[in-house]
Amino acid sequence: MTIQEAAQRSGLSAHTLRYYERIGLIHSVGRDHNGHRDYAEEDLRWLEFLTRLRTTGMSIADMCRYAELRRMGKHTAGERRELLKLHRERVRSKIAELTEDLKVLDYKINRNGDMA
Amino acid sequence: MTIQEAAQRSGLSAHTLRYYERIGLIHSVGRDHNGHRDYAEEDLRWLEFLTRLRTTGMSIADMCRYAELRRMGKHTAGERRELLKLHRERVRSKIAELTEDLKVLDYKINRNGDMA
DNA sequence: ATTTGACTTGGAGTGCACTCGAAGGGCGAA
DNA sequence: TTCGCCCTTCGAGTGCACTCCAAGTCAAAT
Repeated sequence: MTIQEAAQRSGLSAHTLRYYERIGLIHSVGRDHNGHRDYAEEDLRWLEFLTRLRTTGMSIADMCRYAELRRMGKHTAGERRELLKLHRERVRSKIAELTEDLKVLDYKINRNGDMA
Repeated sequence: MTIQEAAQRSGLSAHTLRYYERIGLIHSVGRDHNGHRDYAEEDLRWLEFLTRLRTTGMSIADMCRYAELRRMGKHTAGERRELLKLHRERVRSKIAELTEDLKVLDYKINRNGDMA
């Protein structure tokens, strides 16, 4: 699949796809006969996972670390799981924080007097 | 209260406090006899609210818009409430998204085989 | 044969939200 | 009175995550 199709399906721009590859987030995307990127379904799944990490606030640097471990093979699975667990805690905290903020927002909205 | 105390209590740096004032997010902080900023309790409450908007992902530009409306007086209360309602929807969506992402993370973590 | 259009690379540019530096003023303690 | 420290303003610098540009290649369409 071409970079445009991959962009379409992943929701990332072609620019971003090339950028991710350049910094090592995506490894070894195949090339066709004239050197154009040729994305496989597996690349799409990886991209989808990366996107999930991004939307949950993981930094590009941490994602690179994760990608590097993944490239190193399955003996790093434990370490990767630990990273994910750590990240999960951050996501849980963020949800808790947002939920709290939502309450304050509700209060502000429902109060009719002068709003701060 | 001095800028350092305000920084301490708001959790923002003195640099950021000056920056927020410069771009109009904070209006008219009092000055003492030698021109130093002198924060009032009300400023602290406003800062706390601003921080809540930031942590929930509101852009500085949108916060400036809100601050501007606030300065214009209480006839803008309706408009401000509308902005807040809109923002509340964004926060709700973000919570929903994160909750979904959390499920995927849980799945990835609990699955023992090779992790993508 | 030429044009069109999508692709390649490397490097430069952008926008956001800070963050810091330089130059200078005021004031209390040694 | 000199030191040290915290403050002021203005403008420049930083880090992150893209985002875009220039120059060139290649293949299909006209």
